[in-house]
Amino acid sequence: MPYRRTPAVQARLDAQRTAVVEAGLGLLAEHGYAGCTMAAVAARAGIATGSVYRHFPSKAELSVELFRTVVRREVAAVSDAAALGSHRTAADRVVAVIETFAGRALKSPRLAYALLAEPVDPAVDAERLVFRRAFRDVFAERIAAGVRDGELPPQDAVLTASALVGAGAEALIGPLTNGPPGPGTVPALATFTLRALGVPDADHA
Amino acid sequence: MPYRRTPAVQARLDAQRTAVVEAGLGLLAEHGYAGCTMAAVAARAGIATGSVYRHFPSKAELSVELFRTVVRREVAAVSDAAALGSHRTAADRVVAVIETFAGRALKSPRLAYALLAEPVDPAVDAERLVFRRAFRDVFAERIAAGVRDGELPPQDAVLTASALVGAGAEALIGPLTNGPPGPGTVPALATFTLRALGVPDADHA
DNA sequence: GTCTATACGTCGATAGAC
DNA sequence: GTCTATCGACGTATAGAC
Repeated sequence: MPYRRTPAVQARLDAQRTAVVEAGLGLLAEHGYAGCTMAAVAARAGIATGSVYRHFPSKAELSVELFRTVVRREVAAVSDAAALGSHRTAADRVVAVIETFAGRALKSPRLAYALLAEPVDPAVDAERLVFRRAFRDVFAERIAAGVRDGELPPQDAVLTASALVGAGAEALIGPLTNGPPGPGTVPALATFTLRALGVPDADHA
Repeated sequence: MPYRRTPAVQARLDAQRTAVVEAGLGLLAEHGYAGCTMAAVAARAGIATGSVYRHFPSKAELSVELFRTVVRREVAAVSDAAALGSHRTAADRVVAVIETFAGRALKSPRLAYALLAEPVDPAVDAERLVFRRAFRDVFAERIAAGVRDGELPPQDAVLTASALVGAGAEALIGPLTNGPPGPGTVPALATFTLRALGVPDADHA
C-alpha cells in the first residue's frame, strides 16, 4: 500500500508553512529583506534550514510570498479607509488612503522600506508593479467619481492616480531612510495630494 | 622581463570596453535588460562572450555601468532644460524638467521602462535610488527658490520634490507599458505638476 | 589583491509515519 | 518494511574587510 499523507500530517505541514511565513514577516518588519536569511527564518520558525525548502523552492519564492502577504494587508487597510463613511468627497477619500498608508508606513518604517524601495530580487520587483497597480486602481476609481460629479476639475483619472501612487511612495522613502520621520510628513503629503487633485487651497485651509 | 601593456594594447582595450558599453546601450534601448544577455552584448560588440568579462566581472556590474551612463545623460538633459532662460518662474522650470524627461522617455519607451521599472538585479535597483535622489535635488532647488520668492505657497521643498519624482516616474510607466502612449500624456503630467506645486489653475489655463 | 565571513541551496543520515 | 519528513553540516559562490 502506497504512502498516503494523513490529515494529521497535512495539518502539521500547513502549520509549519504558516510558521515559516510568520517568521519571515517578523524578520521583514524588523530587519527588512537583509535580515530575511533562510537560516534566520528557519531558526525563528523552529525548524532546520533545509526544511524551509520543503515549502518554498528558493529564497526568491519565499520573498514573493512574504511581499504578497504584506501587500494584501496594506491594500485592504487603505480600501477600508477609502470606503468608510457615506457622505465624504472623493478628494477626502483619496487623502484618507494616502494618510492611512503613510501613517502605517511610518509606524513600521523598516517594513515599509522593504515594501517600497529596498533593493530586492527581480521576482519581488515584478510584484511591486502589481502592488502599485492595485493602489492605482483604488485611487483611480475615486478620482473618476470626483470628476464625474464635478467635484474635481477635468483630468485623466488613471494618470493622476498613477502619479499619486508614485508620489506617495517616493515621498515616504526619504523619511523612512533618514532616521526618525518628522511629524509634518503626513500633513504635507496630504496637502500635496489635495493640490495635485486640483482642490484649491482655500477649500482645505 | 615581465609583460608590459603597451599603449597600443591599452588603446585597443579601451576601444573594446567602449564597444561593449555601446552595444549594451543599444540592446537596452531596443529590448531592455531582458535583451542584455552577455552573449548578445558580446555579439553586437564583435567580440567573444568571454571577453566581456575582461571588462566587467559580472552581468550585474555591466548593468550598473549601463544604467549610470543612461542616468548621466538624462540628468544632464533635464538640468539643461531647467537652467535655460533667465526670467522664468520656478514652476516653469520644474515643469520643463518633467516635460523634458517625459518627452525623452516616450521617444525611447523601452529604454525608459528599463530605467524606471523593469525588474532588475538588486545592484541596479540600488542605483535607482541614487538616480531618483539626483532628480529630486534638481527639483528641490527650484522649488525652494520659488517658495523663497513667494511665487509658490509654503511647502516642504524636498518632500514636494520627492513626490514629483515619484509621480513622474509612475505616471510614465503605464503609457510605457500599455502600447502606444496617448498624445495627452505629457500635458496631463504638466498640469498635475503645476497643481501639485500649488499654482492655481487660472495661472496656467 | 587576498582573505575571511556569510548565505544559499543540497545531501546523506536519521527518525518516524504508514 | 517501506517511504517520507527532518535535520544540520557541507560545497560553492560572493561580498566586504584589511
